[in-house]
Amino acid sequence: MLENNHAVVKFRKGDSIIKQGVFSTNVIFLRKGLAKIHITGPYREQIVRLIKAPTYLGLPTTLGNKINQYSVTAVLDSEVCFIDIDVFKRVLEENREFSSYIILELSKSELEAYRRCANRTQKQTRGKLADVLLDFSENIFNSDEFVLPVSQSDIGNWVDSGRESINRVLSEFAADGIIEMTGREVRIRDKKLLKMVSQNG
Amino acid sequence: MLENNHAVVKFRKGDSIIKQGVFSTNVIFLRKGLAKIHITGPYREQIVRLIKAPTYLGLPTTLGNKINQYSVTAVLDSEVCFIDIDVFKRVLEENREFSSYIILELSKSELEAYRRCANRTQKQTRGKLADVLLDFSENIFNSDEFVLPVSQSDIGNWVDSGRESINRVLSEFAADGIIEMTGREVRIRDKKLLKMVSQNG
DNA sequence: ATTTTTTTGTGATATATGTCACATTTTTAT
DNA sequence: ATAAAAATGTGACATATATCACAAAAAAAT
Repeated sequence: MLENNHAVVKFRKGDSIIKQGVFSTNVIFLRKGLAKIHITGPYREQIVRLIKAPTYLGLPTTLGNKINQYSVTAVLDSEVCFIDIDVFKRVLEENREFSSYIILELSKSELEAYRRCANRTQKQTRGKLADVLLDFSENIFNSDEFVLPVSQSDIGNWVDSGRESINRVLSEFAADGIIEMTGREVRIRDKKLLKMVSQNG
Repeated sequence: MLENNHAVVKFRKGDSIIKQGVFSTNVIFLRKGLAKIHITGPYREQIVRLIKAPTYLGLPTTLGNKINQYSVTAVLDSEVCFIDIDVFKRVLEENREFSSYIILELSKSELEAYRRCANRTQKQTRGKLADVLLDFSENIFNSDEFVLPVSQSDIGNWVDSGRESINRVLSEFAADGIIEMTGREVRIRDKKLLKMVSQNG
């Protein structure tokens, strides 16, 4: 049913997929690619998480309130399906397994949000940046070598540090032999040490 | 059905309702009272939110993973229903409205978590404390007069500031005539100003 | 190709807030 | 009632990191 009721759209990196404040009648399924979820804070736009395909986007928004509550922007070239909300809701009602799955996903997101919150508020820049690198390596790219998909400013914004601090710590990591960097290419050289930095300062 | 399959238990303030890391086979419904959700962070225990009745507790935990992923502690005397997970799941499957309701709740939580995150990382102590006071006044107690249900240390921990900073800013607010304080009793005197402080520094 | 915009690299400086220390008060337990 | 523990009030001080200010490099747009 969902197969028959969606349109596939491609987004280039940097393109806006969901815009906060805009009325929406679609659930969005991120089929391929990587995106950032960001929200308008009291002073600046803030990245709250990076999310990789496959996943649904904008569920909280769409199910609760037709106005998008946050923005989503492609960070890498991505492929997205637009699914009409009503169709989606019907499937949700008719398919128990599907609704269980969605409940599970939402539950996980909530837990993740709590954990992220505790991490981001307790650690300082070195630890937070280590987390980000480990996240890229272990969850997003599944490799010790990868190209940073976001700018240093974005990383700073995401983990609540200044762009400059991120830059400095990145150089520090390179100097300490934890990573190797060529432009935005990162190669993790000493994962053990990186994990230590993530845990301790 | 849920009516027939639950046990009501009373908790005194300070009592632990859910303990992180413990195996659990119950969904918990907070019937009356107020509780704090806290999670073990990298360095210390961190309060992630205050949650007031009526609400379900531990959904993300229970539905995803039988091990409690966070702790919940009563902040005021509370009344709680324990509902067997399997019963809960059956109701979830059989009652579409109920499952829609749960999905909606989870969605809201997620959004709230995002917003809180942006707020807490961008504002400084004055603004964050103003938020807390407004939250007590407008969401939790629905009154301009209330008794702080948590210690200053807890507030500090919750909004990611030191206990001492909270104390100082509280005195500052009192000196500025924004609030009046007698022990833990707070009376909001100038809500407009308080909102200004919440928005600006 | 050339220009414009966005990123990145790095130093100097300011500051909000954490941290320590200790006195006092309040609450809880015995 | 009394002792013990937790919470509060305040001063002094240290420090991680934000912020500003430029220069250089890279990427994007024309």
